[in-house]
Amino acid sequence: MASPAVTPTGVSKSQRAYHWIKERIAKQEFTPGYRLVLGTIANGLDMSVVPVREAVRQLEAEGLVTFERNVGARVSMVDDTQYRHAMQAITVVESAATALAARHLTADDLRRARAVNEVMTGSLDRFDPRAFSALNQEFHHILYSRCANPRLLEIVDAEWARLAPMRDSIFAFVPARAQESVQEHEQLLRLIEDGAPPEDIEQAVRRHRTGTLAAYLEHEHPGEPAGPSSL
Amino acid sequence: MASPAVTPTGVSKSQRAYHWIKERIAKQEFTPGYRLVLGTIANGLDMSVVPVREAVRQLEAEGLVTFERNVGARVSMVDDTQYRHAMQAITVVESAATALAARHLTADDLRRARAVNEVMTGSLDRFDPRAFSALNQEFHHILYSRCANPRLLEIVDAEWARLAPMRDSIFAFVPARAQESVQEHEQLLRLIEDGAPPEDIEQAVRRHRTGTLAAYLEHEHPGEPAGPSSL
DNA sequence: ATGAGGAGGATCGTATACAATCCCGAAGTC
DNA sequence: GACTTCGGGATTGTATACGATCCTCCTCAT
Repeated sequence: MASPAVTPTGVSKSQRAYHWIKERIAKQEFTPGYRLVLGTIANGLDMSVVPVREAVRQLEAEGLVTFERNVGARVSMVDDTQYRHAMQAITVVESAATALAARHLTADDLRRARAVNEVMTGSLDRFDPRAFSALNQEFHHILYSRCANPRLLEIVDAEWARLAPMRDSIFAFVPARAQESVQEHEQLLRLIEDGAPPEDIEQAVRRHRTGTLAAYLEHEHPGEPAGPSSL
Repeated sequence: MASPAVTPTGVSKSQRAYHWIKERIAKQEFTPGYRLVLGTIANGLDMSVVPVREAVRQLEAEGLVTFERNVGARVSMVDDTQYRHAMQAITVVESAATALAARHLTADDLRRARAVNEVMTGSLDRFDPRAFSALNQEFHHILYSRCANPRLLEIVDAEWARLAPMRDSIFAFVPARAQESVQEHEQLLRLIEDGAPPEDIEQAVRRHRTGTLAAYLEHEHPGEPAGPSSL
């Protein structure tokens, strides 16, 4: 078995195509509405269109791209309404995951989370919304990723992937929210360190996320009542 | 355009294959572990293997089938652990959806839900686990389906689809839980009718589902402590 | 009897080929 | 000038073909 073989070893071409496209979307090189032409992608990846089609179908099932018969695939657009709904879903699931993860967090996890939050605090002066959003994401990820229920993690991660196009711009819309955010993060860390009951932790995360969402909505639709979406 | 065309009109073949397979899985004609042979399915549906492959890939992305390179696809197995995790995820999301749906429920919705629950109550004598589980599903579906957040609904429905193989057998394992279940349903209806706050409704649904899950777990692993999964 | 090895068949993975469909612009008509 | 009609090109949808891989079972040596 000395022959490493030219390429067929390892992953299938459809998998390569799948990850390649997904990464481009995540990195926002393919922005919403971007047209995914099978032939072009196939050429770029040096394969036929068949594996690319499969990859696109998988991405469609995940909601990252939308497909229209006889027309083709494009990177999914996320409008205001979808964004709101997805954020609400994330809030529900991530809060639960964080609550379940709390007692599995190590001292080092908490240290890292606090370090991230301190970087965020320090960056409030020269405020860079993209960087801040990324750190925010990292902070929360540390806190929920120890959740023993992989299914919840998958749901949260999948949902964030769908929102990748907008993810970085939340705090660009409502920079004022950043200040509150880091404070709430610190409170959350204290809560976890004190071994607060899961219900309290879940509540805290929910309020935190809901607060950010409310700030965003207030910016998008000024004057409208918050509505009964509060849970 | 008077020509109805032989078949090419309407949906694509991959869509046909997708729905065909999905329906079989839902109806449990394809049980977990069932081998999905592309060529065979393609023959049965009178098409080539290419659309079938795409369909399978989509189903894989939804978690309904598992795929192994160069080996093929089979209907996903759900072991105990996965079942527990999925049920917990459902509990979290469905409870939130039910709470959000509560104030949108019409008098007719409540009437229908109560009717279903009364059929369930009446069926407690000649207990048929499958029928009972189906009614249980219907009852809860009525209560959460008015949720204004379609994303939450999609998550719940997708999760239930994944559990289709086991769904019908829950109450077969723990028939004793059926009695409690219908009582809790009635309490839940009262809560909604009284316009209870969303938090209370969410809590009630959570406890209800958690109770059923706990009963199941107690049956599967007698004597083990419930664990900190309570939320 | 038992385990290593290999031949054969079944099935998957991908390329290529071609028909079906759609999109867009140009020509024609009122 | 605005609306309809009709190509032509681009792109998708599916079929067919064939090499690659895996699984089964059979053979054979120990």
